[in-house]
Amino acid sequence: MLKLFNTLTGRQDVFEPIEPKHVRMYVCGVTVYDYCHIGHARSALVFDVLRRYLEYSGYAVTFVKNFTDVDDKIIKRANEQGVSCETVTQKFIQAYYDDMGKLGVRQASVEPKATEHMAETIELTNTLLRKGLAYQIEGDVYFDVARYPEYGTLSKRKLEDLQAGARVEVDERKHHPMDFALWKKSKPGEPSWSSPWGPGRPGWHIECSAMSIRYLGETFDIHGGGMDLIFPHHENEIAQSCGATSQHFAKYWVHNGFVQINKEKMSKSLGNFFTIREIFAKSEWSDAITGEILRYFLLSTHYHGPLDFSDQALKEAKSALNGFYDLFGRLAESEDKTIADPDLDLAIDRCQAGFRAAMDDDMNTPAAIAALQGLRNDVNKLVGVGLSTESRKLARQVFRSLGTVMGLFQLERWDFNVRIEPKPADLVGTAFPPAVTAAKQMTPEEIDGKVAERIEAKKRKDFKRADEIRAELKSSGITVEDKPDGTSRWKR
RNA sequence: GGCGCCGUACCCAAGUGGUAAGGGAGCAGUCUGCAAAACUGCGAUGCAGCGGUUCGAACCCGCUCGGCGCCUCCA
Repeated sequence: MLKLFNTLTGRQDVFEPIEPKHVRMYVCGVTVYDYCHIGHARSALVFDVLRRYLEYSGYAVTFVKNFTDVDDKIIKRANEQGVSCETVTQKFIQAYYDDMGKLGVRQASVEPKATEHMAETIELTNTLLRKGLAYQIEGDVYFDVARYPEYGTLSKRKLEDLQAGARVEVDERKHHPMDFALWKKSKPGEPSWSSPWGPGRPGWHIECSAMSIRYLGETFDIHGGGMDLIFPHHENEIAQSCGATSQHFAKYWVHNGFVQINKEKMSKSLGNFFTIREIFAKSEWSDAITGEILRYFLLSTHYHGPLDFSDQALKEAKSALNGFYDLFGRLAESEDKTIADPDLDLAIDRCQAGFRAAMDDDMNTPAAIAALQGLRNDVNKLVGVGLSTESRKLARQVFRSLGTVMGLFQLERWDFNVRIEPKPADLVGTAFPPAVTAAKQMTPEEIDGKVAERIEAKKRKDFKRADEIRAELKSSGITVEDKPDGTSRWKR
């Protein structure tokens, strides 16, 4: 029984979808005017995992995630670079897919763009005008917050409080300082669509109402996004949507916490952000491994709390994953002992129960990871006692299937995918300080040759030569492990 | 001024009334030609501080200290 912290009610609520076995969820995507940073990665990943867990739990999930592709910042960026808004948005939508793809974030069922839903946006605005919840001034249309008594329910704010703290210059024409634009008259050179109020473009909040209603209906299950969207974005979405439809909007509101640098929010203005592509470029590991490290790191803290990004945190995630992949390597070897096979079933049951309980508890990924660590420990012990080849495959399969929910443990081999090509000099030694310079990296074939040579040396009892080879490999970042049967395995 | 979050071992991090998960790092041991991995053991008499409620509190209440976020575009 899944429980989710619901911002709307301020507590954990038992999740019950409106339609049995079908979940409809909407998540606010990104405004495509720049590259995504780790904070965007966290948000995308949190809802990717929620979606995966709902599917794992047997629900069909209709997942809608939008692109905001008309916005002041996009216009500004386009003007700075002397290109069209489409050029900007296309570039960063592609970059989004590249980056999120490397992170293993699955695409949503529908990924609508604001610019492709003008008809719905205009219709919704019209409805709000007709119902007297909005007013028109010189080609602009504003939502009239004073006419919507429930305003502030989500963010637990009162209009009076907001007024007292308002720091922005207030447009004198507005009825109330908190009234927000549904439709903005376009200035010359700006993107523009014809409307009953003249040429213009939608306000920021209305697109999400229009697109969520379009694809999920007037009432749906889950609406998600970063904490910073609670006010004003989501508050305004509720006002517009409920105002227009007179129906409930989203039932559960889920918000993820921020990624921080040294306890401060990662943000453009502070200049303390890392883009996703920057992390991948600086990593000494292959994209597949780097992606898994980032996922492990981002999921090692509960989604609701803050998460501090650092080199050390990434290293710890890497070390923790090494333990799993070391075990997977042992499991890949054949054996016909069956002594511990019955115990394996017990260990698997325990892990699955723990995993499910953790995820049901407001998607507690750190506790879910702890359950997987528990199974790692159990299986390591059982392998020592003796597991059949079939049981070894089963154990690996359990890690793979539970790992699917979090996007972990899907790689065949952890160590064969190390990046060989050299990195640009200015990228070395930052996010992932390389243990070995690119020049000293060896190919798997070269390593296999060295390992074979060392085994020959060992057979001759030439331990001096064997140790030399081991040291040589070590300097290239290769660790050789001798097995009891005289053969060896290696890893990076 | 209003609203809200956080403070758990060297580091990261679960736990929100029943006597401190897990990971990383470290130390010791078993195993090993040596290593690595794995396993075993050690490690917070205490959960920012001070009071209070309770048979019992990291968890509830109050106050204090410290850090942060939102109220303006922001995942």
